Amino acid sequence: MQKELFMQMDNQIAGLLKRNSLSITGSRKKILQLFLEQPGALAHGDIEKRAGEKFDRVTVYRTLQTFVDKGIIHTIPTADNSIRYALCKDECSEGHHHDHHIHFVCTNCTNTYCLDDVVTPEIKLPKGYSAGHVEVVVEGICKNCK
Amino acid sequence: MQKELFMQMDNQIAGLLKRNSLSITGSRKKILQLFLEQPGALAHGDIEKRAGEKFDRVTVYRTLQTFVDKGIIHTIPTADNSIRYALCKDECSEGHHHDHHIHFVCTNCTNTYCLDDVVTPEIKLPKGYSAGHVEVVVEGICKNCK
DNA sequence: AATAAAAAGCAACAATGTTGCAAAATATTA
DNA sequence: TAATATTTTGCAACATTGTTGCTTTTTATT
Repeated sequence: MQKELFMQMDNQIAGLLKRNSLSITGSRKKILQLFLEQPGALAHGDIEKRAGEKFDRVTVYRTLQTFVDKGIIHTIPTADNSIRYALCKDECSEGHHHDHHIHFVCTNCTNTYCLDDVVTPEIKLPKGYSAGHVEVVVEGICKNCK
Repeated sequence: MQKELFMQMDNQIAGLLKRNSLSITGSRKKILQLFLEQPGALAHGDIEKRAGEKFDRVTVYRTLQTFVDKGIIHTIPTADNSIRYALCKDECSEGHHHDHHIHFVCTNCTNTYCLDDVVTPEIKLPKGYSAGHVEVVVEGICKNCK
């Protein structure tokens, strides 16, 4: 039973990789699993720490880059020089992220969450500026820490 | 005449430092001048490059940190692991930034601007989340590049 | 001008990110 | 399924970025 669940997860992950025409490798599976089994965003460092088996740092960098390129994960800007990554919803496709949700950073537990139900507001810009992507990061206390 | 203008600038800078009870030193004056004489935000690297006279890297790090602590400059999060800094308006005070404006990153010239007249919108969060600071970064084409 | 306080510079180090290349793993083809 | 082509990994070496302790220099205070 337990084993079956793992198998299922494994299939889910393999499928995701295949759909993005990526070969199925140990590190890619492990890193995707980390994203799937926890709600928040992960920084490069988190991944190295949590990935029980040790992968080369270079592999982690390259894997994250590949996932971003494929639209599997997206980056979240921070004010502390440590980019965080989070899974994209299915609407994302290669080279075209539809991450119109906002991001929430809990000042207590320091976790970063995608609030998929909260869409970024329209921003009215001064004359002469034209808007592309809008990124909103809210700091505060999350549901769990309240 | 030219010299007088420099003097004036110099006084302005010295005054700003004094008001924040910071001693007046060469590197602080030079770095402040860089911020004053250009509209956008600066990353640590920009400052090292533009500060004709060479300051020790450590001095630049410590100066920026001091300015942030005093509320003279504030940080702008980015998605490329290079924090940018911009001058605060006068309303900022030590340990208490009132930077409720949004930030604009031009994808063409890569400059970052504070749009002081555009205030951050209210964000309605899901139940359980409480909002503190809201950071909005808009990517697009700026006035000058249009 | 003498002294006290603060900042700068230096050296050494730690952490983070990048590149080229050989070995290993994965995918493809027959 | 075995042989081959392709891709990915791990390693080594390096570059960049950020940090800390300490001495010298500069600035402020008396």
